[in-house]
Amino acid sequence: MRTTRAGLADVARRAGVSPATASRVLSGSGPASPASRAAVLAAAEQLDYRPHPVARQLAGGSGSRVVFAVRDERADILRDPFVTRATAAMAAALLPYAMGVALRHVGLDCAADLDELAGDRGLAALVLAGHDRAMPAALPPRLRGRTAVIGAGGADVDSAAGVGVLLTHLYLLGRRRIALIAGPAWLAASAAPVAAYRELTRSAGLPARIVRGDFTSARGRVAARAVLRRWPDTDAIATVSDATALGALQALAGLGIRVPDDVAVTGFDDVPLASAVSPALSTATHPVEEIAAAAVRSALGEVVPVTLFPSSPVFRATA
Amino acid sequence: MRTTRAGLADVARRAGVSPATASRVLSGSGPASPASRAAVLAAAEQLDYRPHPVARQLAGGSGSRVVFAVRDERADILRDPFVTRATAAMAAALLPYAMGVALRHVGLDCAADLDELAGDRGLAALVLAGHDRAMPAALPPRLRGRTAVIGAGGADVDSAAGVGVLLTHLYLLGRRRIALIAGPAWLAASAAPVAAYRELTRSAGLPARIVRGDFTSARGRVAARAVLRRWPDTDAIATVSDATALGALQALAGLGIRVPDDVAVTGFDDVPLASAVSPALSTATHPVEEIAAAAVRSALGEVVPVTLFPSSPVFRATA
DNA sequence: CTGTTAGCGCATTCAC
DNA sequence: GTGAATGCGCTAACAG
Repeated sequence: MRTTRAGLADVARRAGVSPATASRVLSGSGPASPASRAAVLAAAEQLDYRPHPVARQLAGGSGSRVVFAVRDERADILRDPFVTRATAAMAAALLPYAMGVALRHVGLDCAADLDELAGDRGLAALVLAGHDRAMPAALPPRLRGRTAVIGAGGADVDSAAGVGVLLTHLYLLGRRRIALIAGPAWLAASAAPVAAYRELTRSAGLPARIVRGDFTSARGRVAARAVLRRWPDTDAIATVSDATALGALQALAGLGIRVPDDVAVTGFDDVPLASAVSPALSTATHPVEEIAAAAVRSALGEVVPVTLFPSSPVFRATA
Repeated sequence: MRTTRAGLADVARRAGVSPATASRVLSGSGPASPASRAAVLAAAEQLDYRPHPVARQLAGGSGSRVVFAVRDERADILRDPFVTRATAAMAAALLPYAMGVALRHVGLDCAADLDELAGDRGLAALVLAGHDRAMPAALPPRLRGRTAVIGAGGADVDSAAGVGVLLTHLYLLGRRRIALIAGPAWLAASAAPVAAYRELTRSAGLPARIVRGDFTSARGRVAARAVLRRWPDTDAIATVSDATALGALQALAGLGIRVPDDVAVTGFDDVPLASAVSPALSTATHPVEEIAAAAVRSALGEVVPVTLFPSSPVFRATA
C-alpha cells in the first residue's frame, strides 16, 4: 500500500517523459506525440493517478468554487424550494469538476455585493438568479465571462410557452375569466409569462386580470383573495409558482370555493410535493437539474447552447 | 485603481515584517507580538488584502470542498426536499470558509465509493447522511476526523422527543389506535422514533401498529392503505416524514376518510409547503439549517457541542 | 517572537 | 514535440 498518492512527477518518471509533457497530456491541452501520450496515459493508469484539484486550480488561476447568488428582497429566499433544488443540482453538477457551490443571498441593490465577489480570488464562477433586466450588463469586469444567469436571458425555462399551454388548457376547460398571479415586477423573469397571458387573453377576447405575487404561499393567499374580491366571477387562477398556487388553494378553501369546480388553479414548477397534496396540483414541470447544470457549465466557460428549457404541463386535479 | 490584488508579500512589506509573520497574524495561528500584529492588520486593512483561498488550501493541504454524500437506494434521493434543503444550508454555511459543497449519491453498499472519496485530495471534509449503525466505524482512515454525519450519532434532531410530543398530542386528542409509518429499517435514524413509539404505546396500553415507509409520498400512500386494511379502526397515523404524511393524506382522501375527523395525521420535518396544503399538515419543525451548518463545521474539524437539535411540534389542521 | 528556507502539486512560459 | 525553469500565493519547518 502506497502511503502517499502518486503525483504528476511520478507519472512522468514512469512514462519516461518530463512533468511538463505529462501535464500536457493529462490536462488535455498542448501538443504531445502519440507515443508519449500513450506512455503517460498508461503510467497514470497503473499508478492510479488523480490530479490534485487544488494545485491545479492554483497553478491555473481558476478558483475553486462556484457561488450561487440569489437576489431577492427576503433573505429567507435561500429556503425557497426552487433555490434549494437548484443549489443541490449545482452541487451535483460540480462533482466531476472537483468544485463545490457556495450559496449567498444578495439584496435587490447588490452592486456592492457583486464588487465584493469580484474581488474573491477563490471564485471560479458566479451563478446569478433573481436578476432584473439591467444587471447582466452592469456586472463588474472581473466577473464578465465567468457569470451565468438563471432566468430570463440565461439558462431559462420557456415560461411563455409553459404558461401559454396552461392557459390554453384552462380555456379548453371552458374557463373564460382567468386571472393571473404574476411574479414581482422587479424580476426579469416575470415578464415573459405576463406577456404570454396578455397575448392569449387579448386574442381570445378575455378580460385581463393580473395581480402581482412573489414566490411565497402567504402572498398567494393574499393575492387570491384580492382577485376574488375584485373580480368575483373569476373561474380560474393561473400562477407562476407552485407555492403561490398552494396559497391560492388555501384561500379558496377558506372561502368555501370548490376547486376545480368553481375555480381552477394552476401552479408552475412542479415542486416535489405538488403531486402529493390534495387536490393534487396541476402545474408545469421543469428540468431544474438540467437548468442548474447548464448554468454552472456556462459560468465555468463551457459553451452551452442557449436554448430555452421545456415547460411540460402536468394535469392533475386542480385544473 | 490597482490592477492586481495585494498579496501577502505586499502586506508584509508595508507592515515592515516578513511574509511569515504576516501569515501568522492573518491566519490567526502562531505567535506574534502586539506591535507587529497591529502593523500587519493595519497594512492589510489599507491594502484591502484578501487571502487567496486556493493558495491557502494548497499550502495548508486542506482541500477546497466539502462533499455531501447521501446514501440511499434511490439515486433521486438527491431531489428529496430534506436533501436539497440541507445541501443549500451547507452551501450557505461554507460561504465564510471560502469553500463549496458538492453533492453525490451513494448506494447502500458504498464502501468502494467511500474509498474513492478518501483518495480525493481536493476533499476538505465529508458529510454523510443515510448511514446505518455500522458505517461510521467502517470509514476509511483518511476520512477519519474529517467526516461528520447527519442523523443518528451525529448532527441530529431529537426525533424521539419530537415524535413523542406528536404522539402525546394525538393521545390527548383522544386517539387510541395510533399507527406509525416508520422509516426504512436500514437507516440508523429510523430507530429512535420507533423506540419512542413503542415506549409510549406500551406505557399507555395502546396497540402497536408499525409499517415501514421511506421518504416518498408514493410509499406513504401505499403504507397508509396497508395500515387501514390491516387495522381498519385506526384513528391516527403518525409518520416520520412530511412526504409520507402527504401521501397518507392522499390515500385517506381516496378512501373517503375525513382528516382529522376520522383519522388524524402527523408529518415530520415541516417542509416548506406543509403549511400551504389543505388541510394544513400538523408536523414538527426542525432547524435543518443549523443542523447542516453544525455538520459542516464538525466535519471541518471545529469542535461543535454534540447536542440533539430540538424538534418543535406545529399543530395545524391534520391533527 | 521573528525571519529564512522550502515546499504544496501542477501549469506554463520559453528555448531547444 | 519536448524538457528545463519559473511561478501560483501562501503556510510550515527550522534556526535564531
